[in-house]
Amino acid sequence: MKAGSTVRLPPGFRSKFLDALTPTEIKTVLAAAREEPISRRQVLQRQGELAHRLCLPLTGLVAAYRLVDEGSKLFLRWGLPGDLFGLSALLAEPSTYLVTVEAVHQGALLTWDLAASRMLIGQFPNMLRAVNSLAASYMDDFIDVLAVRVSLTAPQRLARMLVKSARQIGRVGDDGIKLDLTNEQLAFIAQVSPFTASRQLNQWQVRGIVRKNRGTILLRSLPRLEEIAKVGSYRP
Amino acid sequence: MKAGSTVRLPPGFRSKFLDALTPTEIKTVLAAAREEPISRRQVLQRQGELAHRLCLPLTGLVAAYRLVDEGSKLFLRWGLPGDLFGLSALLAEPSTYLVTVEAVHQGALLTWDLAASRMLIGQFPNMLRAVNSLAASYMDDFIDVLAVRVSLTAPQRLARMLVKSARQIGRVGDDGIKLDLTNEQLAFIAQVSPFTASRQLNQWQVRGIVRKNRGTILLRSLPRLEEIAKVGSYRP
DNA sequence: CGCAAAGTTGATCATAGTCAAGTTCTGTGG
DNA sequence: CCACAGAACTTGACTATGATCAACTTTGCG
Repeated sequence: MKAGSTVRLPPGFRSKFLDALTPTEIKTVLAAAREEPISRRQVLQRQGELAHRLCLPLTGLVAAYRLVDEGSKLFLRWGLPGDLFGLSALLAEPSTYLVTVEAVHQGALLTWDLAASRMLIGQFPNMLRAVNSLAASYMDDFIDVLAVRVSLTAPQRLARMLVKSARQIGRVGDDGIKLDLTNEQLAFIAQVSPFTASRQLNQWQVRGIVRKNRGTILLRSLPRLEEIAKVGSYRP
Repeated sequence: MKAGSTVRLPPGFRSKFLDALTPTEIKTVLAAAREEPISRRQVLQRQGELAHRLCLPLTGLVAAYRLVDEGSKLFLRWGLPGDLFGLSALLAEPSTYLVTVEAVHQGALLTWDLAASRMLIGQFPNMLRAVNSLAASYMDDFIDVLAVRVSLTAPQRLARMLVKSARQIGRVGDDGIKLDLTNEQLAFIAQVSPFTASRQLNQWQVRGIVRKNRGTILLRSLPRLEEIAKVGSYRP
């Protein structure tokens, strides 16, 4: 697709970013965008790379993480459709991406290159305000990830990420909320070893709180998970 | 002191924030500031409180941390003279402080209330750019705190914080770099128990890397600490 | 001199990571 | 339709780390 072509927003699409703009602004902003497909595991921006574009996923799921000492990945947050990222591209001086963003599922993406995003940000003070507010909420999120990691036990982190992911990427079924996550992915986002994740999920399955299938987790009782995530350690 | 009175910047004062402004802008910005003293342990902003002012320490030392589950504090970064904080006050919608900031040493502070900071930010696009760039570097810092906490051992974190603090608050002496930190404070910023900090410092003292006095730590060999902070775990 | 803050030391313990050696699942090609 | 490769997951044994607690000593200040 090329800039200027009509961008069709997917049905049910909501974006905190676009919501902060007026209809006229939205029209201009969308007109300046370029749409492109994203495939699974595709890296959309790499931490440390020169920030060269602003991105807005339309469909699919991406993950933002930081690489630590060549190898291990540190999950920071999901990027859902409507979540603007690559904000570093909007800074005055050329700067680098703070985190790596990688597609977890395939989907589609709107992008604005440096010229376009600079132009828009200069033209619409509204957009600048929206972006600053977004940046603040991301910062809050990141600090929270740290707080969670430091102050919660492994089972609590798992429960918490299940609850959080349920809200973000859960599909409501008749017998609970279904998450398309492998043990390994859950372990990754909860900052736990895959073995710990496996053991804990089994225990919860025995207790009837979740049900497991290869690649998916069915949450049968959100309240009980929320309870575990909140207070004192889990009791075996 | 009241707004409009002449603000005297302390000798040797440097500020990334002010450096990004033109002399004329600096003049206007300083004229709109209010100066006030800060005493030890004074809380300058509280996480969750409605952001009502922007702050710039002139002298002294402050610490930014987050409170987790009523009680424990999670250190995020030092605030040195020249470090602007309370950026939440600049957001378009009323919003709350993301972190708590508390004075570690006494000193003095410039503040701008909501009206003043809104006025300045509207008047000087330059200031907005500077603030965004600051926000980005804070965000980077915070993510880094997380990465460090997750991927380094306790002795590595201690070594790292000693090195980092040396650069920020160290006083160069003839026999090394002196830090005014109690064991407890070091433990706090390195996210380690005071006992672990004590034990580790003793070990390093025996090895001649540091020397301890009540309330101060003398770093005798920065390179060796940097080495410890970097690669594999410590060897006893 | 006395008292509180700062620091020490040893014993103990819970957490959760690591590793090895499995089992189960699922999609693919013969 | 079945076999099979490889991914996903399990399970148990082991272990390092570092927190916690209690009891103690040292330091510096008024």
